[in-house]
Order: sequence, then C-alpha cells, then structure tokens
Amino acid sequence: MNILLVDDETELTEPLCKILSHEGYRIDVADSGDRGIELALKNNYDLLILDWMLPHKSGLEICQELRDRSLATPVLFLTAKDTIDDRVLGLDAGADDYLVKPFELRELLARVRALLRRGTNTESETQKLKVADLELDKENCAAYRNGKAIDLSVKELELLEYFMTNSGQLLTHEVIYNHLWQESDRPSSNVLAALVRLLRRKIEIKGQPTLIHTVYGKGYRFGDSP
Amino acid sequence: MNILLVDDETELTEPLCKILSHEGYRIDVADSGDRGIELALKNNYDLLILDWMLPHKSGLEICQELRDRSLATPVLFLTAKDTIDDRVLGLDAGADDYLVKPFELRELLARVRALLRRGTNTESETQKLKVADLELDKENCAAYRNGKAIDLSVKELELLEYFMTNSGQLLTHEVIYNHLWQESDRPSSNVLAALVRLLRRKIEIKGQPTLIHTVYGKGYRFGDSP
DNA sequence: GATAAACTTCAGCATTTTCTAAGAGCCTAA
DNA sequence: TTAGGCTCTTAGAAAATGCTGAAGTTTATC
Repeated sequence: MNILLVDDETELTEPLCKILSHEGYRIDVADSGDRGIELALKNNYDLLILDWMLPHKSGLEICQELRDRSLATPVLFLTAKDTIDDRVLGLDAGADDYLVKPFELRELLARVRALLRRGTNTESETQKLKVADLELDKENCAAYRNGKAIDLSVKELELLEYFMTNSGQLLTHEVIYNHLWQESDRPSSNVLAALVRLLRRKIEIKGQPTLIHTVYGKGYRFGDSP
Repeated sequence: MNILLVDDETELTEPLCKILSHEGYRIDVADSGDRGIELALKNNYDLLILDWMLPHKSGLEICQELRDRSLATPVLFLTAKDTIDDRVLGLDAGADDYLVKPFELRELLARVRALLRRGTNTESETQKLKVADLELDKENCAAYRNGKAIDLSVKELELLEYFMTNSGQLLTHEVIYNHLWQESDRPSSNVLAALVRLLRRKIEIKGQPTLIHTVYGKGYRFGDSP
C-alpha cells in the first residue's frame, strides 16, 4: 500500500512516516503542494494525506486540482482548521475524510485503514505462492502447474503450502508432523510418506524438474534445485 | 440516490428524513437492527447511516454482519459515543466514516456527499450474466442453457446468481450461508446441499460440461473448468 | 381457508479423504 | 558388498464429508 503524505512540518511528518511504515505502508513525503501534485499524478498511490496549510498552494487547492485532473485516489485531510465551514469546504473539494489536529494516532490509523479498504476491493489481494513453475492459490484452494489446475485435498494443500513457504529449506519429519497434526491426534504410522506420495502424484510431471526432494534420514526439501 | 437510515429515535429520524429528502435523496428508515439488515440486503442502497445505540442489535453488530455477508455499501456511523476507542472500533468494523452527535447538519450533508461521490456502487447492473453456455436473466427469474429456458425458484436464483458472479472462485459453505440466509433464520441442517441438488437437477445436462463442482471439505466452485 | 409451491429437515447411502500396516526397494556405513 | 535402517508404495479400513429422496413445515396465492 502506497501513501503520499503532503506536509511541510517535519516535526509531524517524520514520526508519522515512521509509524505508518511500521504499519506496513510505503510512504512518500512531499513538502510542497506542487511537488505533491507532481508525485500524486506520476505514481499510483492508494491514499493521499494532505495538510491544509502549505506554502504557496493550500491542501484545498491541491485536492481540487487533482480532482479536476480526474485523479480518483482517496484523500484524507489533516488540518488544524476545525470550523464546520472548513470541513464542508474540504469535503466538497473532493476529500474523502477530514481529521482535525491535534488528532489521536489510533483514529488516524483507523481512518487510513477504512479508506484503503475501500480502494483495494478490486485487486483482491491474491494470496499466491510461486515456486519454479508451480503456483498455489491459497484462497481458491487450487494449484497450477503447466497451465493446468490441480485439485488438492485439505491435507495435501496444507503440506504443499508449508513446502512452498519454506522452499529450499530442509524440513525434518518431526517439524512437518508438528505443523500438520495436533499433538493430540498425531497419527501413529507413516502418514507423511503416504501424503507425500499423493502430493507427488499430483504435482510432479515427467520431463519437468522435480520439486519434492527427500533428504535421506532427515526429511524433505522443496524446490527446483536439488 | 437511495439511503437507508437505521435509528430508533423518531425525534432524530423524522427531521433528518425530511432534510435528506429535500436534498434529493430517497430515504428508507429502519427502527431496529434486524430490520436494517434485512432492508440493506434486499434493496440496493448507495449509503447506510447507522446509529450505534439500538435495541437488541448495535450498529456495530449490524455493520459487521453486513460486511461478513459481503455487502460493500458505504456506511456512515452516527453516534454519541465519542471516545477514540469507539471510533476505532466503528471504523474497523467496516464503517467508512464516523460522525459524533451532536453534529452540525452541514457537516453531515458534506460527509454524505463525499461518500456518495465515491459511488462504490459498482453495480453496472448487467441484468444478464453468462458463464459457459449458461445464461441468467435476473429480471425474468429464468436461466437458459442449450437454448432452453429453465424456471428457477427465488432461492435457486439467488444461489445461481451468487455462483455466476463469482465463477471460478471457491465459495465456502459458510460464505454461501452468510450470503443467502439472515443470521436470525439461519437453517440448522444441510439445506445448502439440498438446494444445490435442486439447482443441479435444473441446470446440469448430460453431455455438457459440469458447472457446479464440489470442493471436498470446503464448498463449491462454479464454472466450466474444474 | 384450501391448494400448490417452495423451503427445510432428516436419515441412510455414496464418495472422498485420511490413516494404518506391511512388504518391497533404496541408501549408507561398516 | 552387505546388513540394517529408512523411505516408498500399495491396498484396504476407518473417518469425514457430501448426496439423495421422501416427508414435514412454511409461505404465497387464489
């Protein structure tokens, strides 16, 4: 998630930047209106946070100009102006939300989440893993190799997912057992071997690189390099 | 623009209704949470305005339930609760904005405009859906396959429509239940299986590709590729 | 109210997945 | 090279899940 923060007060932007980064967002900062407009148009942000009071060009003007240029990115105003008139003005200029300084950090973060939630509804955050030419779509409970969809049972999916998120690493039998079975219903036989065989049957293709490698006496390693 | 107002205080809803109508919006009022949820799901509103404090079911619960049932309509909270915790709670429950009572009418109107402007109502209202050689005419409550018309009951239609708008995706039992049944009258048996059977009987044809695929232990996937 | 249609429930059967167990085959170290 | 341990493969049992049809209940309609 990319956010553009347009504000000239470093004593505000610096800590805010840190916090937002820590929340997992990527932040750019512009310290003037013109620079803000330039960046907003060039890059594809998911959210703009605008200060109202800026040298040369006010946040209000920035917002209007961007909307005139038909940029649809959500805008959150951050300002000390707290009269009703100002709020109405800001919202009608095309802002999506309006938060008055001084604000509580938690509220800002909640509002940021609310705005970003709206925006990303379209690009469904696909939880896709890929190793070599094998793709796993966790959400859809399906794997793809060679353009073909592969149906997986629950246990097979769990194992494959574990393999793929730890591809290249040695996974010992014990570690895998611990990850796939509760201690209470730990199976008493060589299910893992049986399960690996089922998985191999589904995802390994003749002529394509092998993906599941057994490490004798230890466990398994997943990946296209032996 | 259609707006649903969920609030039980007539001394607030009545004047608000008048004003919003005067602004050119069409308003429905629900005086309980359950009624609100029912209306919100049945009709296609552009905005929901929720009061927090309601008998039986709080606005927060309403919002969460609607989001769980994958309703994307924008939500504006209207409440006397003004602590930061409440705001964060409300926004994280899926609300898009949060206004504290007592509020200025002009600010409410500006925020309503801002939310409606976003117009997330993606509803491009294509009344006809098509997947593989199956066509669905929502308006007429009928489907067509192989040139033949197929009559559908209300529940069958709802399910098929849900399948077709999410074709190719895995839909879990839970998700489908949430989408087709109110929380209050959630059936306690395997109705879904029964319903799927009825639908299969009507739309699946021997010799044509299967459309409803069951994903064992998860749910169903609709489409002509397994 | 009577009737028909739609919806829900239930119980038994069918299918799929998971587990078990045992023999065959493979790897490594002595 | 060979013995002993480890892994693979398999078939079938057990468990979990889904399907089905008939019967009961609700809802809509005249």
